Amino acid sequence: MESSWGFIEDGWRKGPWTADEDRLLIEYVKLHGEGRWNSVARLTGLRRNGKSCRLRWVNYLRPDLKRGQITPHEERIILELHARWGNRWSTIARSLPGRTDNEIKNYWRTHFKKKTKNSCDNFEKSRARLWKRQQFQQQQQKSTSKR
DNA sequence: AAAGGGTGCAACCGCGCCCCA
DNA sequence: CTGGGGCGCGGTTGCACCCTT
Repeated sequence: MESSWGFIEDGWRKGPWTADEDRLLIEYVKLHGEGRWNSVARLTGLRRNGKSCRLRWVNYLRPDLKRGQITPHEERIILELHARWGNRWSTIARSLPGRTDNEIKNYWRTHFKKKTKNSCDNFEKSRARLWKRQQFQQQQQKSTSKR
């Protein structure tokens, strides 16, 4: 019945994670490794679905996360890579050890999104069109080379 | 001091891809 | 070959915490 933030819906908990939930998830990964997220609930009793578990681990609990302020150096990389690839956050994240796609996405949106509203907006749109064309051509190449 | 507005981040959702029975 | 589960990605939301008025 109750579907409000932080409580149970369809048997799954949602909303912010508690310290106890974090402990259960960390314990699970220690024992079974990353992945197989849908078995977390079955094996630990944690009332979270697989998606929620994966997200929590990848974006928050992973021990190799850097945390804290984005450095000027990292910021430069983000700007460069975003100029090249657009919103391909996971691709950008691979060049920034210890940072997640979610973190980078949040950072860029809060710090640079508004600056593209005006003069850069048109540039942004044309870059997007170019990207789509490239994607299309790559798809063509893939499908022709497979046959 | 209290209300209103803005901001940042954690977490959600839908979509689409891949893999396997 | 195909239907469904598992997962990754990108966009979006909602809440807590500012800062202003």
